[in-house]
Amino acid sequence: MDMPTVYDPTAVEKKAYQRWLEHKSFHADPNDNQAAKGPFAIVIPPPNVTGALHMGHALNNTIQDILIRWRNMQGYNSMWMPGTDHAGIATQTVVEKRVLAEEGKRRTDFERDEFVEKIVAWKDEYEKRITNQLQAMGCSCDWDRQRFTMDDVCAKAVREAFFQLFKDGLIYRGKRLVNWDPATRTALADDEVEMQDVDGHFWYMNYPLTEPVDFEGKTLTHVTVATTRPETMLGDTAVAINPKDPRAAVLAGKSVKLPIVERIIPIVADDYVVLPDADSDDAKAQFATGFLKVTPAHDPNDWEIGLRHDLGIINVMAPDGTISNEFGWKDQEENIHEGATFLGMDRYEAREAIVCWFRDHNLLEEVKPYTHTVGHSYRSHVAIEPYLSDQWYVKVTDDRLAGAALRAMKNEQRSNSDGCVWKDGDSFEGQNKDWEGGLKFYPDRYAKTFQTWHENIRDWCISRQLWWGHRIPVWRRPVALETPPDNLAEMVEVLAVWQNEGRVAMQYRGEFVELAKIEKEDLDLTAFFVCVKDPQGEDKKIVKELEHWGLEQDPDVLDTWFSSGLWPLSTMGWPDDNDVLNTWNPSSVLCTAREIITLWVSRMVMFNLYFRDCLPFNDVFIHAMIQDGEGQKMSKSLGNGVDPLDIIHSHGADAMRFTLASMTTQTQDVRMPVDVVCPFTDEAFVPKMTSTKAGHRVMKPLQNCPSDKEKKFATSYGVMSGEVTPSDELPLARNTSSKFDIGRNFANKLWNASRFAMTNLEGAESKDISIEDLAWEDRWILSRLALTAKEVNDQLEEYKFSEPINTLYKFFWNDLCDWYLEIVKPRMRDDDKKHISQKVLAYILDVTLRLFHPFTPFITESIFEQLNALYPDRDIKGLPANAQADNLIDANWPTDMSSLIDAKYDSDMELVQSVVRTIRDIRAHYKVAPREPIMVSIKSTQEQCDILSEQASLISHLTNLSDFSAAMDVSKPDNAAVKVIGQMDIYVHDVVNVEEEKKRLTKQKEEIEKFIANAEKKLSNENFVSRAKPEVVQRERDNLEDLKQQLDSVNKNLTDLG
RNA sequence: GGGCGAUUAGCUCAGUUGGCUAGAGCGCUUCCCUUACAAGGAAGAUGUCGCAGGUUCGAGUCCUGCAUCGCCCACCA
Repeated sequence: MDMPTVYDPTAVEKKAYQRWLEHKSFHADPNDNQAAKGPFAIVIPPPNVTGALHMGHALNNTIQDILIRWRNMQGYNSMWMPGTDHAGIATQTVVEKRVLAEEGKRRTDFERDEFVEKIVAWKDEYEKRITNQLQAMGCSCDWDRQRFTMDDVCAKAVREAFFQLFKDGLIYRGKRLVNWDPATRTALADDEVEMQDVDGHFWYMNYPLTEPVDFEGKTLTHVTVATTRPETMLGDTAVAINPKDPRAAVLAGKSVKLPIVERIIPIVADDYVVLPDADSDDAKAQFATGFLKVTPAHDPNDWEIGLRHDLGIINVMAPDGTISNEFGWKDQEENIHEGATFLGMDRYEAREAIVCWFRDHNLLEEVKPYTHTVGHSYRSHVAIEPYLSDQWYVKVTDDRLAGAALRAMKNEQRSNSDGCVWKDGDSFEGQNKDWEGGLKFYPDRYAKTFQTWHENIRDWCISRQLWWGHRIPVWRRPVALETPPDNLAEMVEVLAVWQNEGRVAMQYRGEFVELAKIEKEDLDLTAFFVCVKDPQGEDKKIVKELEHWGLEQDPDVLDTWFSSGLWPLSTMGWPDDNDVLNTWNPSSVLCTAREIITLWVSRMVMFNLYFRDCLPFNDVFIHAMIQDGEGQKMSKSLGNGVDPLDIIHSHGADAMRFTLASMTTQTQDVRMPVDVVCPFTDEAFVPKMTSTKAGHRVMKPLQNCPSDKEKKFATSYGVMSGEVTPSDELPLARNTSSKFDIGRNFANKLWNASRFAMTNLEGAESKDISIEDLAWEDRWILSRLALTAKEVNDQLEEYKFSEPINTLYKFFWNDLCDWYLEIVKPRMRDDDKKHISQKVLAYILDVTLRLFHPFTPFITESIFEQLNALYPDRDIKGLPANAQADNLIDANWPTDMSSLIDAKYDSDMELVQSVVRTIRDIRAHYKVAPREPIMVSIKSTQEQCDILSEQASLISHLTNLSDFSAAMDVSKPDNAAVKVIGQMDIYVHDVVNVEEEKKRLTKQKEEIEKFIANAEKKLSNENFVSRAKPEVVQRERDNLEDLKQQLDSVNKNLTDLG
């Protein structure tokens, strides 16, 4: 046996992981007929290749690994699909930054392919790093199946999905306002927009009515609009008023003459407009005039209003944010009048100029200061410009997508909200698909997020103006041709053939093409879209032809979530029909954080239902978000992430997993203060207290972070004064947190308890024994173990993680180590009987290791290996048997032990424990050295005395007694200390100090009296007696009776003291 | 603005359908290097359960309001 006294994770972890890889323990075969319980699968939430993983990922993956290992041991054919996500814009951006920093070049200085190569290099680097991190954590992913959202397999699924949706009319091209960064001239994703509070103004501007209107006896000549963005007025195409506004009756349908450009625009009635109300809490109502200028090309809400009222769309800006009439300002043929003055001005220049113009023309009613939040580019930090452009959409509002997702929800988790458009007609009760009502969220509350999202869903814009991602497989003309190509007729005919063959799908002006009906000469190629099914493979020649005809592939790429949404399909080889897909899709559970319920979970559900007519997973477990010490979300962009490798370095992987599991309660946030920044490197000499047989303290090097106790000790020896020279190769500091001490302490305890067992098993002969041979304490610990195993299993079934780890921890530390191992020590020295306690110990250790394995795989695997080597046959006749296994990861989950649970052992043991604790307490109180034997006698009921007498030697051993007796008629020796526990009087002889004893007893007396008063108050309350549950009342009565007896006893003992 | 959550010991957190004389780990106090473990053992101290009301025989737990903090979604009148 080779077990150092201090557990060293580094030595164990690498070896164990290597062993698992060699044994192919992570690999699952879809045709595995050994797995009796059927398939179990998890697809990993693919981490972005933008950077290394942080503690949030560590938590996420620890949870998944626990589930996979547990189910695998239970006999499921379990498979954990690993992989990474290309994370479109985020990755492109980090690479752009790196290239700018390292080479001083911008993306646009490169060809597209050239730059994408640089991103691929980055991706390779981080994919490798992420894989290393996951392996260091112990993740039992099926690495043979590792995928990347842009690899060939996934790309095929993406193209197939796009083609099908396109063909089915669920993808369309439409206009949308994107988040435009005028400085870098790119569109940004919503999450790349930073909200900043800006001190701005409300400008109140008058727009003259084309003809005066009488209202309540007054003649109105103009309306006043309030805006924070006067410069966009050049693109106004309407003024809106709320239909409930009294003025709407006379004004709606009238028109105004827009100043400067003199455009005649209508006044429309729209609910969106806020009614003015000076007393309102709503800032908008306070500032509102009731009239809203409508600029569909420059404001998302105005865009919506424009759609509702069929308004014109006038874009008055160039991509660089200057006023321009070259990008959709189409009314210039009517003369833009004074608008020309502002052409070429920057948007802020134009703002001032236009305000001046209004002031000069007496049309500026008022200016009020106003603070509001404005989106800014996280890259250039300039204000985002909502900019009109053509984009691709998925029509998720279709019932086949969002409606299906809603129907998939577990019925009891779905609330009946009125706003749900899909509830019309048939109710959810009428289930006709087997996946309906199958999707369940843990904890429940997240079902609501999912439901609300789908009930209010808007079509999903899937195109991104990026270089990094899946190219959109659509060919079209970017710019209209001067004259139609002369071979157009030929093209249309050939396309018709391909369409019939199912190789292409076409849309023209938003409609499906019936080629025969198209007037070929009029075909506008810019509105003609050809989607190719497999452009990289089978349909290469089609692409060639299309390009020959002057069509080009859409330069945009797909939103990252499009490929992520296909993850459970693409990783398993969809669209090819295959065993992997048929075995593990639907997968069993998805583990993720709540922030991506809408972005990711929703899309996976919709896609899997649509493409495969089944759920991607049945359960969704939403775990906590890890925050730093200030309560901020841990994220890469904030730079507050802690690398799991740092924790593994300082505490070990099992310790990290242990702590993470114990933090996983139902709460939605957990804080992880980085309260120790460990200044030590691998070469550093950190003192470690340890003891030798000679009783001297020595210091030895330790690679880990010191505990607080060690630091205290080391400081007192002057070692921590910072004279340590850090190594050049290693980082100066590693972030870690004393939160993980509990895990490390646990690992060390498990290591040493096992070491104790091994010491006693080394060279032991394994004889056959049966349950009848077992001692009382053996039955007790087996009962405890059986109960623990049952609870752990039940808790895991409900996706509880802190509860099972705590249950196990308590069993292991409090029952097994604190009591059982101490009890069993003398038996290990008894040559006649030690083979029994050896075998029981081996059995218990075996089961304990199996139960801990999903949580702390490395250390348990290592100990299991040593246990196998020393003592392979651990079966006891009459006890549930567990199959031998070479590796714990492949071993079976403990067989049901419920038959061993017996509350009598527990209650008897509790009695023994209370006696032992009391004796120790008195010993400590009277400062009797632990080595000095003492005498104890106990007066109690016959029943209790019988139990105690049976365990006399055990009690004596645990408290170092020279003599012990328990009987009904024991009287108190004169100089004995006494403690009353329930019906027992415990006398510890020859230690008494009368004054001290009086103090102790008086204190106890006061306590009891307090409780009695409490109980009596309750019981004298008529209402309590009559209304509380009878068993509660009875319990209170029994309790009072006990207390009174105790009080009598205490009083008597006090009197005896004189 | 809409939604979700948190507030319990000095710190980080448990506390399941109301029955609580409110728990754990760390830290703190006292003693102990006893041959598994000082990353340990034995014993001990520590709480107006954010505030204010309400329901109830009974509230840390349920309801209402308030305060503070956090997250998600939406939003440049």
